[in-house]
Amino acid sequence: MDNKSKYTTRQKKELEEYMETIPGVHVTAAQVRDYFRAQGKDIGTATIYRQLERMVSEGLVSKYIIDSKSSACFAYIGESEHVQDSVCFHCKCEKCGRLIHLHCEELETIQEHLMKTHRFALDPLRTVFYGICEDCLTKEQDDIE
Amino acid sequence: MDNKSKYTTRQKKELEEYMETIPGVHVTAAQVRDYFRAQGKDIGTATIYRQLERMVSEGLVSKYIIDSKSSACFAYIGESEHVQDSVCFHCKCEKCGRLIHLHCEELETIQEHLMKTHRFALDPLRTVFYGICEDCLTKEQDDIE
DNA sequence: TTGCGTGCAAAGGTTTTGCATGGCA
DNA sequence: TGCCATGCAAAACCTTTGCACGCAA
Repeated sequence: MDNKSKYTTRQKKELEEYMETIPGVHVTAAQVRDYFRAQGKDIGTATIYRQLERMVSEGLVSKYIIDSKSSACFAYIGESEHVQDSVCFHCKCEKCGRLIHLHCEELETIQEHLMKTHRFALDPLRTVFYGICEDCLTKEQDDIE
Repeated sequence: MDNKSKYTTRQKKELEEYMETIPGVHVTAAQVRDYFRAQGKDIGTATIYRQLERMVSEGLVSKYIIDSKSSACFAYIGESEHVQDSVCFHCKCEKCGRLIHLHCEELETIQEHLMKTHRFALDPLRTVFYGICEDCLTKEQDDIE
């Protein structure tokens, strides 16, 4: 897909509006399709994939791949984060699935480091840090104790 | 699969021996299959998946899922490398799809920072940095000029 | 001999693609 | 009207699974 949206179609509008209502929530393409199906507003699977992928490339949505058995997840992250001086990094908890947004200057130095030392232009909108969040770390400790 | 290996078969032995010879190198199941095929020592695809998955569960091998378009990668990490001092980070080029491995101390400080400041336990095995690699950056510049 | 591991082929599932049609500008 | 977006169905893939057979112990 060419990643440029020239026309405003019913499907594009409804998909964007839906994603905006659930910021930070991760959904699969199938879940999105079923959501609209339940409302009697069917949107073709191919269109859902194409539109979500477009939103990913525009930085409105993040894409997560948890494992090869399950399907990819998408989550709305919003336009406020397009601003250059406030890059947003995303952390995804592997335990509870929570999506954490970080505005952190120190993390921005990673970008510089990767660029200067490794000649790699990091794309923060696409990059997701996987790991375990604070709450789940605490729970793990409780389990051990 | 039950993840317990009771018998030592030709396939299991050859697979383990091969993976041990390429520590840190990422290979797909298909690449492994082709490697053995080229040697005239065919191993069935199912067996390769089953054995690799067993090694993953035993901690001998790591599994990486880069994106939903390409297949999963496996890399031998061995028993000695559970040690912290040789963490491997991954960069994936969004243009050419190349996967770059980085052993970088400065990147390891990210882990510490995320842990100390944000209480997030980064999992370097799962995290992939997306962006544009050196070669593709150069090509982009050429295109503009 | 026992029963685990293998290989084949088929299934299962997600995501992509070709092409005719529909709909926005 | 011109052309992009959609939807359908098929294709393309990767990975898993069922089952009979082979082989290690």
